[in-house]
Amino acid sequence: MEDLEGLTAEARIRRTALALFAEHGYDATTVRAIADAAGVSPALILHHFGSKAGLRKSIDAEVVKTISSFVDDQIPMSGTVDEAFEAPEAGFRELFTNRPELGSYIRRLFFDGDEAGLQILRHFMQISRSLSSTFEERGWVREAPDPEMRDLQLIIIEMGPVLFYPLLAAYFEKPPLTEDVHHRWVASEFDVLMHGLFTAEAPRPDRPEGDAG
Amino acid sequence: MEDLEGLTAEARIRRTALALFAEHGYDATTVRAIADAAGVSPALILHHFGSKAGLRKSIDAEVVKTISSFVDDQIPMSGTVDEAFEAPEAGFRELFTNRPELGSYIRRLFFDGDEAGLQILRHFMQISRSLSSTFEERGWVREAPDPEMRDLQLIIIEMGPVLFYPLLAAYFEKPPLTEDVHHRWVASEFDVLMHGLFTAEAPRPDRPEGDAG
DNA sequence: ACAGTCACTGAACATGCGTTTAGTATACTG
DNA sequence: CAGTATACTAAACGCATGTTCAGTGACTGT
Repeated sequence: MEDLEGLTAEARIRRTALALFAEHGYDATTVRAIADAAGVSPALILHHFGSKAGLRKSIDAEVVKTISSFVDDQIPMSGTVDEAFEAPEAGFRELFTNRPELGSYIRRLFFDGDEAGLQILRHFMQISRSLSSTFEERGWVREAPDPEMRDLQLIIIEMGPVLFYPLLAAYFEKPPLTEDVHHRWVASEFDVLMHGLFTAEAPRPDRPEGDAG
Repeated sequence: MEDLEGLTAEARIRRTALALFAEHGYDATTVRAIADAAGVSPALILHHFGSKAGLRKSIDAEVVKTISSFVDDQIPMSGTVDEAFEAPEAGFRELFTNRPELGSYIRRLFFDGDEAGLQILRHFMQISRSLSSTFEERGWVREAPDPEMRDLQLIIIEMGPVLFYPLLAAYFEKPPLTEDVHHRWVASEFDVLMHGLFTAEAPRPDRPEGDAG
């Protein structure tokens, strides 16, 4: 699988399980498969983690911690334009390119909405809120009628290539984090964020504050 | 489960399996569970569909057909503003409110990117392309530098409450297709689509056509 | 009336699952 | 040096799974 030498058995189990859960999902990954790939016996996994569910819980926590501290390090919350826009974007792509298991794992956490996924989303929302208000103060972004919703939708679009990785890979016939596809993604996103979608001529009756159908 | 009287056994199996696959996923749904809920023996399911995989294939096809023809009926492709913007939106919400299994099923298809999900996405893209170019001709929307990407991202955002149903339900502590949450979603979306995110003061160096980091 | 198809079932089969148990070797602790 | 905790394994247990098999009853065309 990769460089598993020189690690303790527990670390090897952890690393292997993360990769297999990410690739095939929790249900489809058997304790025996993890044990084989990690070069240990199935019983050792239960010795260290109590149960398969315990292993998952432990790895969920590890992923939440990893991704949260990465985001904290990555988003500078101050400074120049490059730091504000480009660095985090490039950092994200780099992280998920170097460690694709992390992307797949988070995709699954977001998908079924359980506790760990919710924690990550809340952390992202926190960061996003800070960024948004910083930029609003600088006059770089418009103030939102519903800042929470706007941030939420920005996060979802920004993470699109991660959250819809298999679908987009099938659609484009290449991984969506490939440089050219990802560049198209970001460019298109920013085109709309810069100029909007609709023209002034677009008749859009009382939508922004009226009631929905 | 619901009104299963008066249906043939095969139809009952189909309906029950769709609901259970949608709720728990394919792997976590056993043939015996479907049989129990449909009031038949496990063997009958295999008699009609050959295997569990055959049942899935059959239901995948049914869902693709259902959702595609619904979209075809729903999107008018002509006419007034209401028809163009509001009717499809309300129709979508109505469909997924009345038949939540459909939403969950599509969510899973999109998530793991297999054939059926890809077919639905392609159909959506086709419709979206038609709509976009119609509106561009009328001068209601700006021409896109990358129309395919823009349509793709619009679809993802538009379907957000369906595609991230469990996560958003946990985040908001109520289902995202609840009228008020869904209204906030749409209103926020259209706010950005109308006016963009960034102001003219935002320094955004050569992003739209330059190269990405 | 008879042969044949069709919808349908109960019981079993083989397999793979998470987990338990009993045990071994190694290393620390008094 | 005895004693105990720790890392680890082989083997088995009990159970749930998808699937098969042999058979039953009802309808259908001749």
